[in-house]
Amino acid sequence: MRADARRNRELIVTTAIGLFTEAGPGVSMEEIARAADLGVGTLYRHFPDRQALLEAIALEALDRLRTLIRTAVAQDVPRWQALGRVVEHCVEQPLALIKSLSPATPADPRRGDLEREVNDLIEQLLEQAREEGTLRPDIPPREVLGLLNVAICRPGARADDHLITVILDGLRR
Amino acid sequence: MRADARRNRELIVTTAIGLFTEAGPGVSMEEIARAADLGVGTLYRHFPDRQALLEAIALEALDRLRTLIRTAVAQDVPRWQALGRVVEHCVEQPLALIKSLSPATPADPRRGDLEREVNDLIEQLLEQAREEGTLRPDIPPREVLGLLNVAICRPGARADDHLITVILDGLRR
Amino acid sequence: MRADARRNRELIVTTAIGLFTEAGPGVSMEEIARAADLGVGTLYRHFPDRQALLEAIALEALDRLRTLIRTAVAQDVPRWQALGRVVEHCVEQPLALIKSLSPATPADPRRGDLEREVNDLIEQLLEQAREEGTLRPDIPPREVLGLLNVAICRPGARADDHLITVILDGLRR
Amino acid sequence: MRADARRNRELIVTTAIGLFTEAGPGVSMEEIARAADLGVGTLYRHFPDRQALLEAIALEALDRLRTLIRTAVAQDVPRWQALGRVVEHCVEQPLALIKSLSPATPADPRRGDLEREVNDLIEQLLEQAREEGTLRPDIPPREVLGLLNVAICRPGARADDHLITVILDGLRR
DNA sequence: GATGAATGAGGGTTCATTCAT
DNA sequence: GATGAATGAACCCTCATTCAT
Repeated sequence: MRADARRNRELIVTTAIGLFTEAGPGVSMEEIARAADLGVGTLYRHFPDRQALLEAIALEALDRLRTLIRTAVAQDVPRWQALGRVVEHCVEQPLALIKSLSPATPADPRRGDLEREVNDLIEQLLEQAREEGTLRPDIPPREVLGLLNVAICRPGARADDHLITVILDGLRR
Repeated sequence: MRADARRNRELIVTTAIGLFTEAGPGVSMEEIARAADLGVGTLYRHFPDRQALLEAIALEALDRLRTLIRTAVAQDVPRWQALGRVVEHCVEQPLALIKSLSPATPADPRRGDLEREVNDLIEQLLEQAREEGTLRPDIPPREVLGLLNVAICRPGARADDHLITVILDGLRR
Repeated sequence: MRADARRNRELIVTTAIGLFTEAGPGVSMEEIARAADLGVGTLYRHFPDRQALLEAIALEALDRLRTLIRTAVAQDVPRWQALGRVVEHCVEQPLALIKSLSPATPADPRRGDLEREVNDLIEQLLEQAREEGTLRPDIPPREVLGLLNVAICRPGARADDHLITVILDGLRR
Repeated sequence: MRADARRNRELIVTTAIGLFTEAGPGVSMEEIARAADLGVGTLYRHFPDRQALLEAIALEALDRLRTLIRTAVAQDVPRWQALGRVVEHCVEQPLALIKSLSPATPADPRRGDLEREVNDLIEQLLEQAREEGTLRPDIPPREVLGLLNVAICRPGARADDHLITVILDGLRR
């Protein structure tokens, strides 16, 4: 792939993430193209249709998420603190997009893989936190994930958000 | 306003709430009209544009919410329990619509009034709960409202939801 | 169906037939709408998509064709003469459209029926002509149909066309 | 012109003829380029626009046609038989393209020349056939050409086609 | 000279909204 | 007052054509 093409591809994804974050999922392809200072045709050369662009955004977000969790899991700190860091970093990412934009059934197989991997990493962390005795045991890991998701993937979420404080406190044994 | 006109108006709002709840915010005016067994023209006679219908839905939801909170506030039970009941009842209402559909700036002045009234009622309840010593004091009432909002106004929320449990636990002193 | 709607529906079909006849199958929906002095939306209210309009045109053409053949078949004249009349009348119809526009597989079941009926009528006429001894017997009826089709359904066909004379002469015993 | 450039030019024309024959006139420039294993840019270097490519295809077809007729005319056989051979060979060529693709007004002057030359050759042959007494005299040569064109330039034409038999029989005195 | 990325006008289609019946 | 037909701006997408690499 040519250098300028790669640059444009990334420019499109970045621009699209920005617009979706600002203006919601109703943003048109035309607007994305204009914001990236490109023609619509260029968008469609990189992503055969709107769905494909959303898919790419989801992949990008999941990839960032994975890196983030891996780092946290690998740190030599109490698990509860590691969990806190994951959450903190998450809200700085445009993860809201994963939920709001991506379709239920991943067309790209890589997405399924990434989702599974991210889930596994998180569940591993949660399991460790439970063994450590800091996470309340009466809520299944899969649900904890959902809770954090809600806290994080919501317009206007910020790391010092009270909702996040409250949820973390509520999750503590 | 004639009796049948009022009936049609209510039919439209109810039908629209149903459709939006089932099928998300993308439902078209035509679909709403068809589901209510009316012509689009009739719909537009009652609501000059789509915005106005959404506004009406928000008003309806806020009105139900007000009734609900008033009842809870008036009951002779510990404040924490009253708060729990408000939350429980809320999730049984299609309140998700208030957030997802209504625009930031209320066009109808009655909506501003209702929102203020609902807020006041809730804050009053929260204040009492704090005095009672059951609500943690480090989070301002306005924010508590926001938290509950998130917990409640989210696709798939149910009264026995873990997120709600966790948030309520997290809010407890 | 309201009177004005029916009128518009017919106007659209007529206009479309005219444009397709003049300018070939590349005519856009926009152009058809403009030529009929209507908005595109109106086209799409009457015909859910381009295919449906083409289908309707094919139906219209087949219907005219059927009437025409029935009349000829019923006349008390030698079969060869009846056949000549069918051909003459055909070229005055926009039948070229049936071939050039309609898709291979008829979506509307009525179209299949009409096609079968028209074919049966023609084959009946051909059979009679053969018994009469005027039609050469070495070409199967189905093919005769094809031949006439080619002669008729071709841009610029006219009743006094030499191609038609030649084909009819060539078909004569 | 360099040898490889000439080769590419011919490759493009051949590929395009193949694709148009298989898939109709809707084939895109991109598809043609890909099928020829070239970039679109290369295609456009040889043909400034789509029209020019079609023109080149027409020229190619006319050229093949000329050779073919010349051979037939030069043969020492009855003129009627020579005519039959021309027709037979024609249907083995992708001549359908000449009609369906090429515009009414030839942009390239060479095309006008070729067309005139081909016409002259055919008319000469027809004139001889008429003198020989095998061709019916009541149809002007120019029209005979048209008739044969229709018979030949039609999707699915084959040498042993009944339409061709019928037309030849119809043309015989 | 070859390549394929970028461009943008144009095509099919939808849907909020207006207006004749 | 109810109805649903008409309207046209806006959306997604394609493809002939241009131009940077």
